[in-house]
Amino acid sequence: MTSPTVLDDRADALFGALADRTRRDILRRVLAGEHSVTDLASAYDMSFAAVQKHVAVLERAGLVHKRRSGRQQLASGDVTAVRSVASMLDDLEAIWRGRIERIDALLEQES
Amino acid sequence: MTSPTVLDDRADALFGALADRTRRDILRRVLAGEHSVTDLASAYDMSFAAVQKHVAVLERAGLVHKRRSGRQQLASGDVTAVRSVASMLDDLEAIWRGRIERIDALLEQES
DNA sequence: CAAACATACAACCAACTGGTTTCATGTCAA
DNA sequence: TTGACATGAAACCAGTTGGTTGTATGTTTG
Repeated sequence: MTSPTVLDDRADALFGALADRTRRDILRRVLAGEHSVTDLASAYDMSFAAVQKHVAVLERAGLVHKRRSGRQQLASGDVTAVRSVASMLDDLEAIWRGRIERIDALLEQES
Repeated sequence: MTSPTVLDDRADALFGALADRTRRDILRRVLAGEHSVTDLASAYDMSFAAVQKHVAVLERAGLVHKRRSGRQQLASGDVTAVRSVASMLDDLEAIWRGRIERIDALLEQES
């Protein structure tokens, strides 16, 4: 079994990567279609290196993958990683639902 | 209309709050039921002040709300905030779906 | 009222983050 | 093969974060 800290590392990386508006914007673009790093960089008012680092953060989190095409690196978004984040939120929602059920059971008992 | 940077601020706060394992754990506990800050703090190997700051971060992001009960502050998780994060991920998924549809249309055209 | 308890807040510190500039490497095209 | 282009990576800096300790404030209880 994968130890909980490894899962936590993954969750840290995923939420951390999403906790920056530039990275969320990059992710939107590469989910819509492949883009080279220079292509992406041209869209933002910051250095190429800064954008390249953002892409690297997204890649380390598994939200983006790159494939080489000539001298370009084409990045595209990984929707399964997005879904894995959604499933973590579903788990939270399930915990909450359990609480509500327990409350309902109590109210039932009282009446 | 709410300007995009305000929405981005909110998204930054939400993802940022979730990007820490201690805070995710606190959130799980308070989604399952109300807990005082000291109660929460007793569960972790760090100072009370550290845990109190984590709760404050969650509260600023709107993931947790507190109500006073005597000398205690009872924190509980806000499932609607969790859902608002899930809906951001749904938006990402929708962007991706659009890309796939465009690809399918192209393939259709070719055949 | 006094003592104990629950919380909040401030000051401080080390580590991390998001940006910069500069340099190195790899690939294409003339 | 040389020059231009695309990327990666290092060194650096300011601001933020996650932790600490200490102090102040409000609330309950004896």
